[in-house]
Amino acid sequence: MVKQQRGQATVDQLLAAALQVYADEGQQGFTVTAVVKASGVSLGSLYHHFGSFDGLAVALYIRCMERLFASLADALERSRTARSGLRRLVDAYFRFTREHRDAALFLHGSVYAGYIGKHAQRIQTAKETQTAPMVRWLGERMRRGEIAPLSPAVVEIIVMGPITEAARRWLSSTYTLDLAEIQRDLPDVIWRSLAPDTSAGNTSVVSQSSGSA
Amino acid sequence: MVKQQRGQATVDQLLAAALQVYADEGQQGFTVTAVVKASGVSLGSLYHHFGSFDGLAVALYIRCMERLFASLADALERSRTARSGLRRLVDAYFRFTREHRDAALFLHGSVYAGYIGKHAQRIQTAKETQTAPMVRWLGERMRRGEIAPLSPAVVEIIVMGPITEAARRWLSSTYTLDLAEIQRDLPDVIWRSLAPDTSAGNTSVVSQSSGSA
DNA sequence: TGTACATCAGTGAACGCGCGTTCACTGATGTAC
DNA sequence: TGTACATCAGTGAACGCGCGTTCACTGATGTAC
Repeated sequence: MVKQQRGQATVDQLLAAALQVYADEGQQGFTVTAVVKASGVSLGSLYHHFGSFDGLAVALYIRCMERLFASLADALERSRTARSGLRRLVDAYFRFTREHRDAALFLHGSVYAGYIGKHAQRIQTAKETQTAPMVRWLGERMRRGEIAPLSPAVVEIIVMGPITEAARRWLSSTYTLDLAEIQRDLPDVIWRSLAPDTSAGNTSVVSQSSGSA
Repeated sequence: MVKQQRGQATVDQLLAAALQVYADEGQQGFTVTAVVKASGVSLGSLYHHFGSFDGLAVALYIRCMERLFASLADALERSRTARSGLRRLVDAYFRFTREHRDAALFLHGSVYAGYIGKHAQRIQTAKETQTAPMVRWLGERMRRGEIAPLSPAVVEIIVMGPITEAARRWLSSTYTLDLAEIQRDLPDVIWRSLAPDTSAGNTSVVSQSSGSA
């Protein structure tokens, strides 16, 4: 006897309730008591499956991260050129933010939370596995000269920085941000930073086609 | 009798201790008990000055924000052109992050904390006051055509996004980020997004001088 | 096919601890005359 | 210059509440023979 499927259902109920509680009550309302009450599952059952409340939080974080990265990776895989990949990446990130507001909020809000710091190793490993396809995708385009010769760290920051900043502002509701406008304009603006320099005689293998969506 | 100066000293002691506790113990170790113990000030005194623990947290947040924005605004005021302003802004932000790591951590970590949400109005007002000079500075350069005709929201996101993303990664210690390299390269890369299009006959009032640092 | 058994899943009362807050009080500081 | 008084500043014991966790237990599910 290894596992029972009703266990998975309980786990799902708990994680869904946890996300709900976090969205409704915020960081300081995110407690075992509240999650148990919202889930309808018993306290003992929570501890049976997650060992601790931190354990539940980490599991939820990883699950949300998986879903986000899955849709981002998918967006890239569907794209041939670096430029269209960027456009699709931005679209995918904002679509996720809109359609899974709770998950996006939890991801952004957890960055400096205790449970993340304590299980940093586990999370880091999961993150690397999930971002591997994206790193590979990007590496190929850089090698082909579709992107200006920048360090990978700079590329990551210049791409993800504006995207996450926009999402954060949209989520925080302190700002009133027109996300649709940002979504429309951002890819081209970011692209100006990434595009290889075409003014010099340095066009190498660039611009095979303008196959952007 | 209006106020006593020894009160200010107590307030300073409490805020300094609070920042220390947050840096040392993290978000979940940030409690009244810990702050009182670290400060050497009595519990009653804390409540006399701040009314509540949330009150202390908000005061600390605003104080950190003031200091950050003061050095950013100063960086801009010293710069004539948009391009040199960007360079100095990046330098100032990273210098603050390095020299006031605790304050930077607290600012980044507080974004989704309860005390921010509850006092959003107060904080928003403080923020607007403090960023006003920067907004004005930027507005002038945009009017002069030193910056591509983008919406202010997009400019903010394209500038602050990469900067805060880099700072966040450097602070989180999950990443091993070469901040010096980023600091060196980022301004020019961001500038590629902001620079007005010089290839067309649309050079208007641009490039009065190349007075970058 | 039936029965015994091991393991997984789920329950809820009970625990101690430390959280944020209150309060009655003493001491210090400046003001009024 | 001295004294009475109002207000500010500081103290620490005490409070209730809800936090995360434990535990002894019952029930469900699959496995072995």
